[in-house]
Amino acid sequence: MRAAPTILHLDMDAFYASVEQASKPSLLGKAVIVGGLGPRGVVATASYEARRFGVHSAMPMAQARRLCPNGACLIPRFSLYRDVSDIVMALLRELSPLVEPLSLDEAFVDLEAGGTAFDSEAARATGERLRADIRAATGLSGSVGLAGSKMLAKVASEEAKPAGLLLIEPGTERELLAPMSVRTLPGVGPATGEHLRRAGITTVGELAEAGEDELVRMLGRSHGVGLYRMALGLDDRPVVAERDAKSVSVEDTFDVDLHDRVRIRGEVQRLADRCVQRLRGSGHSGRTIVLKVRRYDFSTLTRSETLRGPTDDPAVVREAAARLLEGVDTTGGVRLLGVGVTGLADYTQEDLFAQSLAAGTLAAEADGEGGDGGGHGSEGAEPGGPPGEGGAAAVGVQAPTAPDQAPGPEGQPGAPGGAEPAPERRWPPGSDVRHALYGPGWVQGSGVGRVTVRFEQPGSPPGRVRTFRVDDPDLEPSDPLPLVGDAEPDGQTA
DNA sequence: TCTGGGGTCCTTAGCCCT
DNA sequence: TCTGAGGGCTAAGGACCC
Repeated sequence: MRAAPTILHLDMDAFYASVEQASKPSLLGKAVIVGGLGPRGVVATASYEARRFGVHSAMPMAQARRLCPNGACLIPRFSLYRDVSDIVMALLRELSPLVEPLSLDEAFVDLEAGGTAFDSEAARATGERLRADIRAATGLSGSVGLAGSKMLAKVASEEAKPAGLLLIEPGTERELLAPMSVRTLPGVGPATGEHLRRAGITTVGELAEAGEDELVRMLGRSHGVGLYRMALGLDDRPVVAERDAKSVSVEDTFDVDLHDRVRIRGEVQRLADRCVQRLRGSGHSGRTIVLKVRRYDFSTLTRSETLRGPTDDPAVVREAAARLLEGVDTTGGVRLLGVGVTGLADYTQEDLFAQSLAAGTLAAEADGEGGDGGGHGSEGAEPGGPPGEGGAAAVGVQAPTAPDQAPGPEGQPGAPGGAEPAPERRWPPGSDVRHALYGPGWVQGSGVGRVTVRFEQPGSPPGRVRTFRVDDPDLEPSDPLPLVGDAEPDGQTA
C-alpha cells in the first residue's frame, strides 16, 4: 500500500433526495423520500430529515410512508441526477485522469496519479477544495474520505458523512478499523455478516484475529483471503478509470402477479426489445441471453442460452427469451420478469452480418414470430378477451381504460399506447411541468381528475400551490431545470 | 401493503476435451 | 481401452453494491 493517503473517495450526501430538495425549494429541510411509488416500490434515497423517522434505502415505500407520513414521496428523475453527476465527475477529472465512478453519486480518485497531492497536507487541502467546488457548482454537499487505499478511503467517507472530510493517516488503519462492525467492510452484506456472527465474529478486529485459514474455511478462498486482508487494512486494488460493461439487462416488477401465460410471453417479448434497445445504445452485441423470473413467493430463477455468435438482433433475442420461458413453470404467478444479455462484444457491422448468417435470422421471422408461440401455446385465454385473474391491469395500475391491450403500456408516463382515444394523462408526484401562465413547477400530487402543482424552481423562494384539471391544456410535462445558474425569469413564485 | 432495478463477482456442477 | 487430472466453457444460483 502506498505511504500517503492520496486515494480520494467522494460520496454525495443523500444524493437523489438532495437534488430534489435543491430543485424544489419548498422541500428544503423537509423529509423527502425518493423511490418507486407503486404498491411494490422501495426507497432509493431518503433525506436526512426522513432518516430521522427510520426511513432508509431499500425499505418498502409503504413502510416508509407509515414511518414518515408527512414526507414528500417522489419518483426518481434520473436524467436530472445524471446531469448533476456529470458536473461532479468533471470536477473530479480536474484533479486526476484516474477517476473511477462507482455510481451516479460516488467515485474514487487517484490524487497521486493526477499530481494533485503527494502527502496528507495536500490531500486534505484538495479534498476541502473539492467539497467547496461541488457546492458552488451544484449547491449540493458531498463527503470525502482520504486514505492510502480504496477500501479505507470509502470507510473514511462513510465516517465523514454527512458533509464532512476524514483522512486516515497511514499507520492508524488497524486501530481505527478494529472496533468497527464487520458490516463496514465492502463485501460483507447480510448473509456473510450473519455467517460471521454465528462464528462469534462481529468486529473487524475479531475478523483479523480469526486468521486467514479460518476465514477461508468459512467463506471460501476468494472471499476469505480478501476479507482477511481488508481486516488488516490491506487493499492494493488500483483506481481504474475505464471499465467495460459486462452485461445489459432490463426487468420489471408487476404491481400484481402475472398468471396468464400469454400475457407473460408478451411481457418477455417487450423486455427483450427494451434490452436490445439498451444493448445497441451502448454500442454492444452479446452472446448469452438470460431470462430472469421471480415467482409469487419471491423465489428467483434464471435460465440462459449461449448463441454461436454475438447478436444485437431483436428477433434473435426475443426468440431465445421465448425458448427459455418455455422451460419455466409459472403456475402460481410471477412478480418479476427480466431479460439480459451477457458476453458482450463491441458492436460492429460484421458481427451483425455474421450473426444473421449463423442463426439464419430472417426479417420475416421477426414479424411472423407470434405464429410459433401462439400456435401450440393457447392455454385458455381467448385472443381478444381479458386474461383471467385481473392480471391484465397489473402494470398500468392507474390505467383503467383498455385493460386487455395485450402488452399493455408499462408503468411509465407516456408509454406508447397505440392509436387509442387519447389516454388520460398521468402526473407522477415530483415530475416537472410547465404551465402556460404560471411557468415551471412540479407535481405535488394528483387524483380524482385533479393535479396539484407547486410553482417554484431551483434558487427561487418556496412557491405557491395551484390545482388544475388533469387534462388542462395549459399544463404540460417538461424537462428538469438545472440546479445552479440560468433560472427562468418567467417563473411566478409569488 | 414486504422486499426495485441495474449491475458485478464468486461458487458449484456438469460436460467436453486433452 | 480405461482411468484420472485439469482446463475451458456453460448454466444456475447467491451475495453484494448503489
